[in-house]
Amino acid sequence: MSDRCNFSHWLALEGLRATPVRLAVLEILGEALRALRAQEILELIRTRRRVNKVTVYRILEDFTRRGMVRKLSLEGRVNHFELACEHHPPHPHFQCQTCREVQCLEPVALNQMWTELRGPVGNRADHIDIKVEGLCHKCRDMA
Amino acid sequence: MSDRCNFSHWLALEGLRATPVRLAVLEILGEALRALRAQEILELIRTRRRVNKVTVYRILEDFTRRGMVRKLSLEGRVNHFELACEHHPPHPHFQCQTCREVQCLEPVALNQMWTELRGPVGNRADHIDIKVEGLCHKCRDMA
DNA sequence: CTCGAAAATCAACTGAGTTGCAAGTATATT
DNA sequence: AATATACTTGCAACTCAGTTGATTTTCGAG
Repeated sequence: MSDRCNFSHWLALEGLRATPVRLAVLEILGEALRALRAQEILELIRTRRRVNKVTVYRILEDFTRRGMVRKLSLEGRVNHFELACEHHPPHPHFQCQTCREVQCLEPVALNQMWTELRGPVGNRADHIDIKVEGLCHKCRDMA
Repeated sequence: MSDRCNFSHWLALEGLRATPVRLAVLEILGEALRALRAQEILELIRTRRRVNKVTVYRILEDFTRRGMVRKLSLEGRVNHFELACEHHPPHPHFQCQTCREVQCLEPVALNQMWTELRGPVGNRADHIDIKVEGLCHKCRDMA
């Protein structure tokens, strides 16, 4: 997953150049154990190289449009991102209401809910997003 | 639901004064068939009376903390709100990726998913939020 | 080499939501 | 009623993640 060659190949398949910033974004997301905020990604790339935030935002937006990463709309107008590859299938998330950190939960069987959730006839359902809110064990210990 | 007396009583129970702006927020949310953006609520109140946006934001934040309304974190950093009373139990939502409008879906049996979704031991799960993204019938017809 | 497209940069902007403080209004106390 | 107190609203300035447009740099094909 953190294999640079895979990412280069992936980018080639998308018709994108394997630039250092694109590779860094994919590597960082591939090594992350949780969904990352755009700013976290930016800061992590900046430990390696000088980069403008606009570049990272534009790359994340492009990857999202292509379905290479998933953008999570969580509490507090800060987007989180995670890699969307066969190793990271769609799954529910947990967000702590105190520290705002995001954890990945195990994928649950969504198929049986799918038809039930389809909603008003005529709507086309593309994606299902499940979020659990609460208090993580770290913040629970503090309180 | 759009009964002013109910809302006054509800506010009294919360130890809040039944001011015109608070009542207007509750009435508007009570009559809405879908979750509303803060700005929509603001504009609807302004058809009745002069009000500062800060007042509405503060009331919505206060109501959310008290559990009187639910704040939905959807796509784009704009919050949506809906009334949280016995007539509007928690339920999944559908959001159109094109027009961004939000529809309410039927509540599904969440209890069997609850334990499965609880996630890492030690986390306290307070709330589950299910969102379906796709294309609503209106936008589908246009395309 | 060099030309055109893709990629990155810069600075300035956007806009939903927030903050601090002043002014107004209701409720309680004397 | 008069005063004190707490609650509510308004105003203006601010925050900050994210965006836009124009310009410069880099890369790869011919």
